[in-house]
Amino acid sequence: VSLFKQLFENALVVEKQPVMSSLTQRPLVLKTGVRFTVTVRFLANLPELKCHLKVKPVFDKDIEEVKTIKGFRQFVFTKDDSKVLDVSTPGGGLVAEFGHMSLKESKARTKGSNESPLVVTEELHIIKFVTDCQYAGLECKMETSSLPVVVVSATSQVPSAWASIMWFSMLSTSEPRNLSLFVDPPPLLWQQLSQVLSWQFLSAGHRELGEDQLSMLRDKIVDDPDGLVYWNKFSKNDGMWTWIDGILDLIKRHLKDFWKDGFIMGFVSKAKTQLLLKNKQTGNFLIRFSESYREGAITFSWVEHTNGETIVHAVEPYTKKELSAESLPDIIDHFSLRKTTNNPLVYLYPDIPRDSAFGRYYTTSGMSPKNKDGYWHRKRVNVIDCTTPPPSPPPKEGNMDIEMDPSQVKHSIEDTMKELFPGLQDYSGSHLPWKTYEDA
Amino acid sequence: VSLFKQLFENALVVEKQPVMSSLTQRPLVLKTGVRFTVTVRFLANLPELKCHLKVKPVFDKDIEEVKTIKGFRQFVFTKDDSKVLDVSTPGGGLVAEFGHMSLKESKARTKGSNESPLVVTEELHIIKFVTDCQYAGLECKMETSSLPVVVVSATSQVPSAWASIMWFSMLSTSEPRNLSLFVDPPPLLWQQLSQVLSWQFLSAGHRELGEDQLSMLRDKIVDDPDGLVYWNKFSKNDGMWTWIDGILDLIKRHLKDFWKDGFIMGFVSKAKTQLLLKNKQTGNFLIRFSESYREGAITFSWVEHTNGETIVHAVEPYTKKELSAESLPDIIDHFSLRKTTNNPLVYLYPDIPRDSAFGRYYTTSGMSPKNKDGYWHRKRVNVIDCTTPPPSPPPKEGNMDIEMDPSQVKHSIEDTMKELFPGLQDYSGSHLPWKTYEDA
DNA sequence: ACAGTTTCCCGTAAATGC
DNA sequence: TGCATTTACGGGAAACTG
Repeated sequence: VSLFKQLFENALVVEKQPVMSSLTQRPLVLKTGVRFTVTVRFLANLPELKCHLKVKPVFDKDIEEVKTIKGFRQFVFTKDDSKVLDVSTPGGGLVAEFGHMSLKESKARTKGSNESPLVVTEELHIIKFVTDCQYAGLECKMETSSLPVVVVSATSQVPSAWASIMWFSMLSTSEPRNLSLFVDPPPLLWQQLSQVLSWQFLSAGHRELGEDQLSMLRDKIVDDPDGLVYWNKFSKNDGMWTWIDGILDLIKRHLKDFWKDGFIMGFVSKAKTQLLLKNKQTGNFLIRFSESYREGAITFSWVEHTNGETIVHAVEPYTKKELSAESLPDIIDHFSLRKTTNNPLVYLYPDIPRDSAFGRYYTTSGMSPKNKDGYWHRKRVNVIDCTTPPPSPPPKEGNMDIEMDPSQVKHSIEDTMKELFPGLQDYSGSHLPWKTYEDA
Repeated sequence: VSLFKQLFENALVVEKQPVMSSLTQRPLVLKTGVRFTVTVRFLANLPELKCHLKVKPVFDKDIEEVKTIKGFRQFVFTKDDSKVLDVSTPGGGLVAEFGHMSLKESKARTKGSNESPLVVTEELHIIKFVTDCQYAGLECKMETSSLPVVVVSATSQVPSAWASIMWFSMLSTSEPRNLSLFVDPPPLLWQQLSQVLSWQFLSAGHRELGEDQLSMLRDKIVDDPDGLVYWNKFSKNDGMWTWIDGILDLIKRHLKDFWKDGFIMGFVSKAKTQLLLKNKQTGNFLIRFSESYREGAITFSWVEHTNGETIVHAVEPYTKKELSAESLPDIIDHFSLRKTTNNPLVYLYPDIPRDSAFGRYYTTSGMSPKNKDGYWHRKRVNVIDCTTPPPSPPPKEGNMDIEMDPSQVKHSIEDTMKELFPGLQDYSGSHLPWKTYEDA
């Protein structure tokens, strides 16, 4: 349930009179056939109402503006569709937990299913909870609504769905809710997008993007004089988001610590890399994301001064597959030219002895050469067939902790996030609202 | 459907009068909730019967001898349970294909579900197809039965299930069908078991086990003076089968070609390895399966003569995970001692230059050192921290094909298999009846 | 033919049951 | 509580469907 279990809490809102309207809920991606949980909370603590409130979930209630879109899909709940009585809980307030909800597409899409103007990950749906309360002679209908939800059928669609939810959220700060947003998606200011992208990195790796990194990304996606970013360029086939999402995935799975430490420069162009390295001494290297590998990959570039010539080398990028076999620090530690003992990576830019940055992460140093069964332990050394004379060996000098530029997290970020996501309450660094699916 | 799609063909058999009884069907492992297909064939070509035969599948019909076993599970068909009319086909004969069958456990196990005498993979079930034929005033009931089937709920149970099916089949050559076999499983002669094991390797890697290999296995499992093998020792927790199945898996996924070539000695004890290598020149090595890694792993041992002393080294075994990152030939090619260029693996036992055996499989030799984007290609070199002086470098001398002992396949195997599996007809080397689940 | 979408299912992890 | 068994579901790939 990992992906969808996150409960989003809803306040019950008296129809037309939102007396209690603190929606505390997250944007969400739901997958058909996969269980998710929703908790509905009645904000006022009126114990007298206990057992008098019956809540029922309804999918896409009263959103006719969207249901007329050609090919718009319809879904029904397959489990826990039944109403559930409210119960009082220790925390105070009346709560109902729908713990086994799951969606199934009901055929009969809106007619004209060919030439749909939206791809499925651009369809925004709504889950409402309605209650009909009769108490003390009074009768009132209440309902509360989720923020828009994207329904997908395969995990591979999640990144696109996420892009939609980000775009929607950013536009919702200025405009009223518009579920048919993507029929004609408005552009966004780079200023807005960059902030949200930065948060993704905060969420995935506990460190935002810096000015230089953002400026490199800006150069890649903004070609509008007013600094506007267009949906198609961001999200469509080979848009920037596919690439960034792959990198976020890489960070979350394999690079969390080094990213947090700030050792990964990441978004640097090749030209900038040359510029930075060419004046440093031989063996200086920096770590950057591949711009050509669409699935997200990381590589390092190092400088070599030889025969009065300066060369900046780069190794073939490492992907998810390789990083799961060996961690980046180990890869760097074991890196070698042509089966010699010479590792050209001597100083992490700028001038940090390699082992100072990575030594603490090495898994193979100090290991006994044989294991208990008498087998030799082996290391995988990544060598390249470079025939230039190798530079001098790196200084192995223990694991002194060098403080790079400490975390740049602006603490105002929390406030800004709350502005965008009114209901968000439990920001805590490890429970960010973005990309919370699949938190290892 | 890969795992269960294999259709097994059944002949309709007149009850009590098996006029047409050529059952052509394979033993099978079925997984709950996963589709499988069954084709039922009426052997006699009587076109007049067309459209008069309605066939219905029934699970565990008339096997009361088993249903009284405590905790015995019951299953029902969830799809295609409906009867299907027979139709004539080009091949001749009347055929019905049940193309979307799937099983679901029906609660209410046989009472006393605690202390079941059988684990689920020891439960043998039967699928029968019944037909009630009224034609030209005659009425006759016909039915045909599958060979026993084991029903599992997770892929991890398949190896155990397979063990049961092998054991059942081997015993069925002498005894009548006994579905409660595993309540008190009889032992088997090593002679029988060894043959079946050998076939597994033929099926997985197109090469049987040799005499020496079998004898090593025999030593591991037979401690009975009469050469009997006991079910518990073969199949239970850390029985031999878990280990062998892991190795079969390794072969099927990563070692098919080298196994077929006979370059993998595989089943050799450490003592035997010492014996074989100690008189060969430094750098001789042989490839064997790890005896201690339960999940299936492969390693190599090599001999070194130094200072008048003879040492046989062994490297930490390689598992599925490592082999999927790098092939065994590449691992061997890139193997090195302490980041020098010296690969101690020089001759494959006995005296075959390394590259003669493996050169043709190397994926990184002759590769341009840089790829089209200007990145250096890298090799993963497996080095060990051995400080003894390295032996002389290996002879790289092209890919001449050395013929080792050509395939030892006895061609009588097909006959013997037919004896064990009466209905088996399409033996073809690539469609063996064993371990046919998950043929890549 | 093809691209977008869904289904299928292995393999692993987590949950469940006894 | 531990172990045997089932359920859950990510991820990759095949199958579907207009």
